[in-house]
Amino acid sequence: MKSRAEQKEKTRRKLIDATLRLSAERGFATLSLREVCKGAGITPAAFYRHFRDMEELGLVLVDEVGLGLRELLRAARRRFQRRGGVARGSVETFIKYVTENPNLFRVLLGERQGGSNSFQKALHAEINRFVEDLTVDLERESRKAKRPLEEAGLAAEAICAVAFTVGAEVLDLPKHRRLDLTERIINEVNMILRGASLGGRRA
Amino acid sequence: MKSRAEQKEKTRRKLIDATLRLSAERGFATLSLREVCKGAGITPAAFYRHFRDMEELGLVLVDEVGLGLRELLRAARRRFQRRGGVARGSVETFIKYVTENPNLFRVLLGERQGGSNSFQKALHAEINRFVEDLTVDLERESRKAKRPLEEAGLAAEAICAVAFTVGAEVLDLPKHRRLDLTERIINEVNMILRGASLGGRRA
DNA sequence: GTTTTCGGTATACAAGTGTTTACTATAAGA
DNA sequence: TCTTATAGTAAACACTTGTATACCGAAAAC
Repeated sequence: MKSRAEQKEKTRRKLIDATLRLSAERGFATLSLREVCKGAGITPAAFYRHFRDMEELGLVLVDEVGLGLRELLRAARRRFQRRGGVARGSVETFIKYVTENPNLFRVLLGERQGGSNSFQKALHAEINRFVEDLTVDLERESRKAKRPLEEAGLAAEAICAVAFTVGAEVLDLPKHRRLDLTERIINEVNMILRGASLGGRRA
Repeated sequence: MKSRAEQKEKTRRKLIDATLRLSAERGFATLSLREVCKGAGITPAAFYRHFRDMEELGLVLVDEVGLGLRELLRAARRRFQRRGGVARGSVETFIKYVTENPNLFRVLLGERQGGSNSFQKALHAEINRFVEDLTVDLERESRKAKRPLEEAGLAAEAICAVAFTVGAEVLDLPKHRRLDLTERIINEVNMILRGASLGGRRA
């Protein structure tokens, strides 16, 4: 019940969870190593048994949030694809995930700025993966439906921008207003899809 | 030449500029009061002659960036409105401003997260003002052109999301790739405008 | 010309920071 | 069973943090 590796993994998770919890309030960038340790109920020195520094912890966080959400969205799009409402299904899944993992999501959105440190580079890469996923899906579906989507990449980029930007607001909203926001995003996504579906005058 | 008020304003600007400069690298949230003072070449205690704390300084920064950019964009839209390319003119102006005031812009984008502190509230309000401005413009133009825009508000929100999200990338790009990015944003904005211009099946 | 006001410095403080070192308890390996 | 490896603690380090106090010099007010 307390195999060594098992126990280590447990306190590793305590560190990650504490970071998630704390970074929800003040943002990951402002967290101190000691603060996280206190939140996890651990001595500062023990931190180094798990991570080299806060930056390394940050990278793990990015992976965590990225993997989960991306897989979820893929599944959502597959499920809804052949029932018309690609947008509705994906957006609803997205919002659900965001509201269920607010802390994880805050990290993902929080510090995407400045090309400097590796944390932000990882974040950027993660977000780009969403765009690529969506691009592939949009191209596939548009071919199948014989409703050609011009510039699927542009559409995907725009859709992700809207989802992440407007979607972030859901975190600070009382529950009863979340549905409205979801509908708004769905409409905006559909708007982009319409705009993309008939080819613009300038390629 | 050194009237008191005059001199005070001068060091006030030194503080603001130092903050802008420093926050470009690591983000405003991680800046310490002392650090800013060192950057401005003054004593920590002198800081309090100008601002109560870093938060108050932050609010001033938000105002600064918001005012400048908003006015600029208004002018740009007025200028280009009756020449077809609303999108092109506005986006180009926007990108130009961003590349000319990278630090200011980084602050504007950097810490828009978490509804908690007043800094972020101010930032959010500032961005909303962009959306409102654009909404009004879109409605006016669509009425004039007899090409009704349905849900101008949604379109404006989506356009701002795209501009701010994708536009942020320009900061970390070498000069020769900036034009590409600008074109990409223009296309995406036009995409949204097309999607908005013919009324969707679901209102 | 004298006094007042005030933007600035110098200094001190308690508290928090990242990191290192020596040590302990106990699971894993022989 | 004895030894080794290791996840954890405790304590110390040099340093930075925000803030308060006393003070200085010169512009402003009288």
